[in-house]
Amino acid sequence: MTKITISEIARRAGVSKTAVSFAFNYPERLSEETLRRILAVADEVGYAPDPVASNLKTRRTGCIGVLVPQPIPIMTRNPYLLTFIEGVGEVCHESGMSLMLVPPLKGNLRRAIVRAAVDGFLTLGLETFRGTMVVLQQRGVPFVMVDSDPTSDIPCVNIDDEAGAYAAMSYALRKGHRKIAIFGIRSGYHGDYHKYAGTLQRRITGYARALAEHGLSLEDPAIQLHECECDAAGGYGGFHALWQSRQHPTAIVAMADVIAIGVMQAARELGALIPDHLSLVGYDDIEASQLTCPALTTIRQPTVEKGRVAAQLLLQRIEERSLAAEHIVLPVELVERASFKALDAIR
Amino acid sequence: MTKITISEIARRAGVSKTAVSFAFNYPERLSEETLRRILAVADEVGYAPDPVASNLKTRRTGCIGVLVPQPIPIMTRNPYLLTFIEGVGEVCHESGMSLMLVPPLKGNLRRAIVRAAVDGFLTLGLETFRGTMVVLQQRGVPFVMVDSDPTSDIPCVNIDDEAGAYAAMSYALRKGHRKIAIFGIRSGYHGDYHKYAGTLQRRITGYARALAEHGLSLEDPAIQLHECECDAAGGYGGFHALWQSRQHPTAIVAMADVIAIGVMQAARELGALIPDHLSLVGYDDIEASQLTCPALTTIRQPTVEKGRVAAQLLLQRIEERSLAAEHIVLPVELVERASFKALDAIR
DNA sequence: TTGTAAGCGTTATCAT
DNA sequence: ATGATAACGCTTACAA
Repeated sequence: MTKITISEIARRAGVSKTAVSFAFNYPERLSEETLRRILAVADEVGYAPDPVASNLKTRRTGCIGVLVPQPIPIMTRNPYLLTFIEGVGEVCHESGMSLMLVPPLKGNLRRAIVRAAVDGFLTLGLETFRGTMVVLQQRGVPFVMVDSDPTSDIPCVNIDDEAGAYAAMSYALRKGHRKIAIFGIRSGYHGDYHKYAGTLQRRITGYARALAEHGLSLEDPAIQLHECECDAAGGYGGFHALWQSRQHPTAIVAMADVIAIGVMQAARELGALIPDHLSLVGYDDIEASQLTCPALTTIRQPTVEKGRVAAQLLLQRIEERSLAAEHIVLPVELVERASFKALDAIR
Repeated sequence: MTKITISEIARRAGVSKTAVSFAFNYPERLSEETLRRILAVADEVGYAPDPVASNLKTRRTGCIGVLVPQPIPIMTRNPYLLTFIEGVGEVCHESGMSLMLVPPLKGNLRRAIVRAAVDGFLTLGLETFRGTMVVLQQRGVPFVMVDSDPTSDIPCVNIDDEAGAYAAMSYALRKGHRKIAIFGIRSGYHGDYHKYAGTLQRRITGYARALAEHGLSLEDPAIQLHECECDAAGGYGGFHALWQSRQHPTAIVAMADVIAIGVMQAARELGALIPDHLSLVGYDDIEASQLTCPALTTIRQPTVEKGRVAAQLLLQRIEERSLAAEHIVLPVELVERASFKALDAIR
């Protein structure tokens, strides 16, 4: 059974290809009689225009790509991303677009970019100095960066990472803690934070600023930075490693709630009571953070809004309604819950 | 600036279009010298083959579509789906495919199906008697159904819904509960469970079977069925409504963990202590269910595996390695945690 | 209101 | 090893 095409429908209905095309795209241009006949034939044989051919001709796919830096099965382990996609999805829903997840193809993001049939990209945590930026420019479709370093010509949506990190660390210090472990997101630089860029860099800067205000620094032996995979297993493994060492911090500042949740699970197993033996503050405020015991103190970021804003910006570019390279920074906020206690409330 | 095409590269490199195409698709067929020159020119001007044109010619998109029955921003409110996608993502990752979320287009799933440029679909919770099935058949790409009623010619992946529901209800009854509320997933039939199909129907059957073994039925006034939206807000709102009425059940059997989590939040607000005043059992075993206080007793389904199996089946069909309409049923298992207590342990 | 015909940018067949 | 040329299935000026 060979594929039925527009020509076949035209032949059977005794009209031209144009008429058949009109029947699907501009039905009002056809006489009722003709329209009805064409649709009847199409319906009978189950014809619908081939979307790929249509995409080629119209130069539109009706799909936006979300460029995720990691394979899908890894990315899905951080619910933060699902929430981001919720925001993107709102805009897709309103504008009738669909959404494609574009992970690296055989470890290669570039191949994925050139092969993805989309009208534009949203990039997540892309490091701007990498070649990926260039590939995206060459690819010729608009894109909006999220969680990156803003550049002059590309729209960019961020949260105030530095302020959030400052708020978390400053809170820990004000509560009297001086032995603090930072559970960071794996960077690829093995803890060499001087090489950080983008989100990680801004957060480290925020931590450092808060520490400096208390006469401390990231180099201080009482302040430890542990990088871990950005999922619960990462925090879980990281805490196991930490607790085996001699150095027990009194507080942990995590760069992601999923990591903090992994820490909680490990802490429970190892008999470290939160918040009595150990205080914990996360970052993101994912839904699950309200559910943990104790509920997780964290830095809330407006994740849905971030997705919505980024998608709107992208859509404007796709529809050429705007070419402005806006740089948007969304606010964050400390949410006090039960996982963090003042040091002197314990001693 | 006009778009650069393969012809332009061919002209600049002084070769034919064929050679340029080979440079990207079969580099080994070209002499080193020619290959190098073509790639150099392409690199210089930032050319890469247009994916849509390539898709049209090869009749392949390298993308599989996940047909979600609801708009993306609604679907994302159930983490179960993210976990399912994790499984699908594993297969995508191995096979170099990407993944497209295909929600209804302007409320219309049919339009979404005919417009999506994908090599195949995974359908989620599709009701087989609906026209959607026919549209999918006509669309001409393979598809695999998940959480539906198996039909003779289409591969289908399910969990043992009936056994899971039976296990949950039977557990509640064995624990001595007789006033039980079922928090079901919104069906579109306003609680008229005789009209249920697919997953919902099988679950209701399981509940009914357990009830029957204890001389009860779904018609019994002590057994109430409440349908709610399948997210935390649904369970939250549903419990508020329930608790206002005179009829306070001693146990709640929920069809989804997200619903159960919403119930927990509402119960806390209304002073109904779980499990002392009220026992609760969910369905799915999402990650968050280990985190709640108390941890949620639930029916675990192998969600990641479900995604993986379904995607593998689809891939086999896409690559024409198999045409078998396999019907796979994955097992479920009761996970006892802290949210459920025997009635006499309380009284 | 409908038809003719020229692309869209590739890949694939068949030559040379 | 490379080139000419015909598809792939559709949309869209322009013409009638």
